[in-house]
Amino acid sequence: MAAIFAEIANILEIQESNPFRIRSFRRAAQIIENLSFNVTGTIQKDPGKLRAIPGIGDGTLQKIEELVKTGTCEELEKLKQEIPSSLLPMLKLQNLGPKKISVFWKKLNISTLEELEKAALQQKIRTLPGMGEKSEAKILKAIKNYRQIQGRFQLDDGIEISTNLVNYLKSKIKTNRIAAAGSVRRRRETVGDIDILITCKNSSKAIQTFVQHPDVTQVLASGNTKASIVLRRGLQADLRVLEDNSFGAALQYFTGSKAHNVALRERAKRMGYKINEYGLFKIQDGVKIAGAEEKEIYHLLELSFIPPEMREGRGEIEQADKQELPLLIEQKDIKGDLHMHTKATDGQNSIVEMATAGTKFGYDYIAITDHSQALAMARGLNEERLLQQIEEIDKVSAKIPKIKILKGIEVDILSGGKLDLRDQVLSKLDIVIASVHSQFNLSKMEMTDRICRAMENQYVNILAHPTGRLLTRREPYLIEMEKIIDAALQNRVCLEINAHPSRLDLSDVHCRMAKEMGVLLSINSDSHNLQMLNYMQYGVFTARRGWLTPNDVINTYPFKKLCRVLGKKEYN
DNA sequence: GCCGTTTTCGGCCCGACTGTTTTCAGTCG
Repeated sequence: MAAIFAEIANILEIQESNPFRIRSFRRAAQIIENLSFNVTGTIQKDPGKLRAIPGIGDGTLQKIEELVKTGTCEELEKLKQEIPSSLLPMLKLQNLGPKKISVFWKKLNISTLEELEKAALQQKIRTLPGMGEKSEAKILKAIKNYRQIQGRFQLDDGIEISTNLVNYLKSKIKTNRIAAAGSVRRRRETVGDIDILITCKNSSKAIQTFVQHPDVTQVLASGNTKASIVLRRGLQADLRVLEDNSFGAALQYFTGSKAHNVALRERAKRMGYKINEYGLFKIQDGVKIAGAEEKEIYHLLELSFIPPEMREGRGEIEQADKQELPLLIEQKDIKGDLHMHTKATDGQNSIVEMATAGTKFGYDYIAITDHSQALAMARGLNEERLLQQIEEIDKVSAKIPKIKILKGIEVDILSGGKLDLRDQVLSKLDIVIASVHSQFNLSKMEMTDRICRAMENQYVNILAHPTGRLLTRREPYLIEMEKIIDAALQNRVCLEINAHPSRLDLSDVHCRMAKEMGVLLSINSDSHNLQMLNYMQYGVFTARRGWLTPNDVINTYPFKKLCRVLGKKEYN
């Protein structure tokens, strides 16, 4: 549904329709994408709930209703008749927007990427007003870049690359303050580019140093205060050079998201202020009243400080206005890790090694949860080997009393929702994690039923990585998340946030959905070796983006309380 | 298309960089 509204916006843009109407469609698309409830169900039960969201008006509501009822949208179908659909992908080319595309189409009858390339090669572009030789070269470059498109990167890569850039600049430039902003700071599951902010008296030296980084393959722009580069790995990075007294304002501005910033600037305007990357100004006399520190901006706008992870334009400003933001979970709240593998299956370390490492993280407990027999390629445990492992855990526990070691399993959900081990065996364990590792291409209904049935088993405590997605590599399998969450609630099953940076499943939006429906979560590293225990932080980031507090996450609980939840004696 | 402590009509977030101009339009974030 979000994609349909975005497509309407794109077509209207090429048609040079009213820009504010276009923005409204864009905004509607973004709102729908970020909703923490199911649109189809809500529009039938309680359309007022949607209409009450700022940015959703009568027109959008009507189109949503139409889409739910008929599956199509008359306006979009009409618009599609008016321009060739092959124009739309051209919007993705760098430095090419709706205006130019429209001109190419109308004046040179260009309607595909290939025709555009040909026209540039034949030097026809320069015949148009406002176009020259450089325009042609830029178009050809943009087409080349588009064809080797890199897409988005995992958060862990984004953090690594931005940290390296920050350290590189720190080592070469005299600076008071330097930080990575953007989606890296918001800890989004994937990042599209890197934004670095730096304060420096010698602005041109900072820019020069940046564009001369050894990994630069392309300089997209390089001005007095701003530069954009492409790094060897295909990731774009931007640098902004600032004065000390603007650093906080710039940090706010470039941390975004766009939706959050637009809402914040609208609020500022209503209050008689103007915000930009240099500070907060009074409109009346233009006097700057904040800029050095980010927290001043929120304070002067009469909002409680909004953590970067929440800045997605998902209602956080309204909550901050009422001083009712949730107190988000932090890494230090985590008291244990409930999902990890050992050498017995596809892990690389022993139980002793994992437990010892757990004590170094300051954990009170861990759970050993190796794979079950169906996962043959991981040498999954059958009943006999699982019983042996239980005995071994008892022995290790006696040796390392500092940490509680729960006996567990990550049991496969077979087709039809049956579990891979008998109840009789599962009953001997402290913790049972269920997950799907096979037959990914079932229909939405079949997959949902399969998972819901598995959760009905009385011994299942946690459903692991429910959508099976691998970020930037594998799409999630089709499931109806609302039904899964509801089944979890009915059966007192917790949902896992798999902290592996290529999974992060549940997603932030689904975390919030689960919380709102009253389901508990667990953040697990799914470690297959000692280093992977560090992944816990990414799970915490996602939980924070899903507005979770320690209370929503069972592995922040003291051991006794955790046991009551796992025994299904207590839930919420 | 959306919205209202100035408005049901008339506004709607803000600035940097580039290439083409000779004061600015288009694009981007």
